[in-house]
Amino acid sequence: MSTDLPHTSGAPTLEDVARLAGVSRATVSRVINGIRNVAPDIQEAVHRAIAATGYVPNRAARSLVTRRTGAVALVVSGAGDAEGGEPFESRVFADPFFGRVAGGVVGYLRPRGIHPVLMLADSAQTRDDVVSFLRQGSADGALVVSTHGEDPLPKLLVDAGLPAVLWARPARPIPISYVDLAHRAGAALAADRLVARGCRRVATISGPFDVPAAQDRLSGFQEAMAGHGHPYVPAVEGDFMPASGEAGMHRLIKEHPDIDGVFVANDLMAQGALLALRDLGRRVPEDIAVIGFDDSAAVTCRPPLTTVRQPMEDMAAEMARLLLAHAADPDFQVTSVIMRPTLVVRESA
Amino acid sequence: MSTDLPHTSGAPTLEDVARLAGVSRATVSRVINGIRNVAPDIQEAVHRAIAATGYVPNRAARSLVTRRTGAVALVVSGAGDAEGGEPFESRVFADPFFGRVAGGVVGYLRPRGIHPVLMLADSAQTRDDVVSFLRQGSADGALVVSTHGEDPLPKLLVDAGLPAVLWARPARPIPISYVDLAHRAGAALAADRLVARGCRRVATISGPFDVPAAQDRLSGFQEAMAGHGHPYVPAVEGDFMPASGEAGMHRLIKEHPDIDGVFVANDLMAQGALLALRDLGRRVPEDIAVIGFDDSAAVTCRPPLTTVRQPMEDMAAEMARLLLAHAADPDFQVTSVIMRPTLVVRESA
DNA sequence: CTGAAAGCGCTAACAC
DNA sequence: GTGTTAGCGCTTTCAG
Repeated sequence: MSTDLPHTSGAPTLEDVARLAGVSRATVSRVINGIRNVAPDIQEAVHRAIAATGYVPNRAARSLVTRRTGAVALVVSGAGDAEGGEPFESRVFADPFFGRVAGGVVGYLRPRGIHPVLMLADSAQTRDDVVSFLRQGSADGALVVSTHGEDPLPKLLVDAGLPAVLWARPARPIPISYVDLAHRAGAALAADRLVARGCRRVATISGPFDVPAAQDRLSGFQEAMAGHGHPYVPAVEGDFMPASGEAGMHRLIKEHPDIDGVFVANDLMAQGALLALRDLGRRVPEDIAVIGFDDSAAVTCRPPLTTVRQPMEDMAAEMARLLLAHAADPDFQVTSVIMRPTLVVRESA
Repeated sequence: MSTDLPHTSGAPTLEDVARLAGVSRATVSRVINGIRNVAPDIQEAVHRAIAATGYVPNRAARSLVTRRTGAVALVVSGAGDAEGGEPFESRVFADPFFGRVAGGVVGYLRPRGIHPVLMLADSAQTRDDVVSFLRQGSADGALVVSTHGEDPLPKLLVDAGLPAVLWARPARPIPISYVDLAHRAGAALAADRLVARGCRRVATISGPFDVPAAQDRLSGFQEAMAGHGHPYVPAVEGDFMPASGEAGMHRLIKEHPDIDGVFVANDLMAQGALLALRDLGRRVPEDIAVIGFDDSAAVTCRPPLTTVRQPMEDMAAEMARLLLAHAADPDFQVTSVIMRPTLVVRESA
């Protein structure tokens, strides 16, 4: 309870401000939207009136005429047909990967006054919800992060003519902008390091084969190792979760007891692999060197993990930048931005 | 210009649907909003017209008249004056705690057609942004999760008369609804377990003293131990991050080499503590039993962590429920919901 | 049970 | 430079 001035019913409107400043609504609108051609003294008066009334423009009204909301959908899209376990929501948001992407998006959007709306798309129903949401004009576009290779959402978005930008190249090509990492180059960084350290019997724990990024990391690694004169690299498949890294490491050591270096396709699995190595009594990096990928869980590993860093925040920010460009200009060219990974050397290799 | 087909410029509007169904806009609106008193055959015709045009109601227009958006702000509020390190965005969203809360919120909101808008408030400026956002009518209320005890945001919200619900009791009492956990009871669960296991020399690693929940967990633990005949419990303060758990454990062992049980105020620190114990050559739980709190990182610990589970998803859902109630009815009573923790026994104690 | 009409609060031509 | 005038697309009395 504080208002004493505008004694109309609800919140102050443009009308109230205009009346108090002794000008028209249009002029107030001009001042608020920073349009020039307004006499300094009038601007002054308007600003005073705004402050006096505590006026805040109504977003719906503005949106109705400008046809843009200051929002974008941040959608995490996945299978959702999860075999038991926790609900999709918890699994996905608890992943440090999502957290960093969200952080990068917010970091870019916030200074620009745009807000991300969190959405989950894990079924035909919820994918349609995303499309409807955008068609309703509830957001100006969508940033989509798919956890699965064959996600149908990107195509739905393209077909509906809605602005959208993807995290990572889609499994099958569609005309949509995306931001990705040079996975093969990153894997090569790991191979180079392992070889430079003197590792002779190197293996790898890959991500799930149906994820393009996992394939790229695997083939990029094998190729780089071949280039170093190691045509055969034992590999086991994981699912990017810690437990699979642990299991994978056990299997690798069992089948190839003499390996002295391993490239693990992400840090979460590397964390599990390190645990396994510890249980097996192998010292890292003395007995076996380990390199992860992502730089997402590296510091909480023991020993601290040498890893290939994926600049997730920068990539997410780039997605946001592209989306805003698409939203502002429907004719903006579809593009892909591929960012470079770097090797972060800690103690494990 | 205007043909008779829905070949107007942009997206189909109510008008288009009405014309095609041969009724008035009002009737279509009634059908869409599920208002009875519409003849079945007319409903039928309207639905057909909707399908034929691919009509989707415009959110801004609806919002303008109903004065409600289908959105709520999900704000993470903190100090932000962080000493170096990563930006607030990344730190906060990468925390599994945030992920689970977001998951719980989305799980509750999604079936109800409400969408959470992600916001960060870590400075006077950004706190005002949150208030403005709500005053603009961009969201119907705010769900706020403070990372700091003395967060000014809740009071700003209350003073502005905006619907809001907090995660956890605010440091100083203000008339606002919140959802919290019975931290003392949870700590007692840990104390009981440790004592029942036969631990005689028990210590604790607490959270930062300026966080009410940390204080409650500490005093609740001390009190419960006192009840078991252990009036003195060595304690060191951590900051809820893994590194502080590790450091705290080292300090504890150094100052009290004979302890055989420790209660760590959250799982992240417990993870660090476990690492320290491993380095020190102490077996868990044989030499020393460890109990964490939250059940957030418990499974990736080695050994799997016995911990006090905080039902974060349920708590977050409850926050959302309360917020919607407040938003729907301005006279809805301010309430607090305190949920019960449970002990999850794994291997560490 | 259905239609006509009046706005919700704002921006954007178009006048002056 | 500034005011006037139309709507943006929808819900909601109020008649009938």
